[in-house]
Amino acid sequence: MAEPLDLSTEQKILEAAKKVFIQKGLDGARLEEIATEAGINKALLHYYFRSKENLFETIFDQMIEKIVPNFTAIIESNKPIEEKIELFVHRYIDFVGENPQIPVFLITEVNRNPQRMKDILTRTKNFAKMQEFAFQMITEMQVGRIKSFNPLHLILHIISLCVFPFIAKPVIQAILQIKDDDFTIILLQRKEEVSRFLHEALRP
Amino acid sequence: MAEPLDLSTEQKILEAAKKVFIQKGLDGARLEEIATEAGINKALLHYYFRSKENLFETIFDQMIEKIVPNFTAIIESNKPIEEKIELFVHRYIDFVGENPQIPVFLITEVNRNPQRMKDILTRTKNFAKMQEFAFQMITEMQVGRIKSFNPLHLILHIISLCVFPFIAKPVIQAILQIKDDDFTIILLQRKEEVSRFLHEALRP
DNA sequence: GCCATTTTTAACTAAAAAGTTAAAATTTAT
DNA sequence: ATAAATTTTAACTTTTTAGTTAAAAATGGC
Repeated sequence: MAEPLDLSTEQKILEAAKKVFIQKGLDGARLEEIATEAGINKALLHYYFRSKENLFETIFDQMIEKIVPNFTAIIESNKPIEEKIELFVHRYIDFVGENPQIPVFLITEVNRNPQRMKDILTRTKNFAKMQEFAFQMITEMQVGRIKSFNPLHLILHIISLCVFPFIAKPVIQAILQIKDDDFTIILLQRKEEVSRFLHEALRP
Repeated sequence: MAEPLDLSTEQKILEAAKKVFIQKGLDGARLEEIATEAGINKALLHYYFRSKENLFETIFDQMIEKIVPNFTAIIESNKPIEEKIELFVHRYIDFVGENPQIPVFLITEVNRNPQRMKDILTRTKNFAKMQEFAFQMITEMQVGRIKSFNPLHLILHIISLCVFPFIAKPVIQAILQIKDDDFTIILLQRKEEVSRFLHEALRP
């Protein structure tokens, strides 16, 4: 009798599925392609995961659980707000730079089915504690350490500056007629550019 | 003999197709659904447009041609850079607020097929003249009217701040547990919030 | 009323994809 | 070695969808 099966095959399937789902989306992905990408066949895919939907949910859940800690770790640390923001910017742009397709994927699929995201967050009970972050902002604004802004909007500003250029890469490239290599260089500069821009905006 | 056919039917189909393509994407959209949405049947769809791809391209092209003028009009006007930026922010957030699904749609489909975007821009020869905008930025930075930044990154900052929260709406809502109505209010505030934030960052 | 055009009806075909299965072959642990 | 687990092979069924068609019906201008 077996219980653990072979983890490495399951892993190969998950890697392949992730790649194909990210590239093609839930609707565009083909089980054949996932199987080929994993170096196996459709029958074995069925042996491990029973359906496309099942496979997709596994991938989606894993992705969410990989992202959330990026937020919480920094927010919960004991540092002044400007340092937290800079840390956040650096870590977040690093993460997005290493996984540039994840945000597009998430936004596309969550737009298509918002319930899925809500379900996962309720299931894992793994919320980013943004309220604490906002409270700290308000406190430091009142003391005059940073300029006063609506904290919720400030959070939106920060995330926007970090993520958007990665998401809109092909659109921006087409409009501005920038080649692949040049755009990669620009994206690498963003950590410093965004940090400095936020610093200037926040100086009291 | 006929030439003009009935414009209103063609229009009904285009409206329906736009709605369904935006909601479901190219892969997820069903011709049946588009026909039903337009209040007609599949055969008539085939009578007007010959294929799904053909219909999609028509929609896509129209969308691009609706967006581009938003950029060019402001950029080509004769105003100091800070005013242009404020105008841009206002008009752009207005546009995205009225058409909140267009950016997600574009980003999704262009990511899936970057060539399409390039083709259309070459075909329509309707480029946004961002270079002029960047040159004006540099000039005013040197004169000391606004703080110095890398102009390309500044453009990315501006677009990011305007568009991202609309694109990521369902993701952000799920993470921050904000209800639909509350988030709509937040988005309405962004015109002023982004304007002020940019003003603070740019003050010399 | 007649004609051209538009629209519906009601099929159908062809293709693609998901899901399923049984049996054989292979691998692995004991 | 052998028994259990994994993997392949090679089908097959079912479902879904795009694309097509022909004929009838409805519409609208002249």
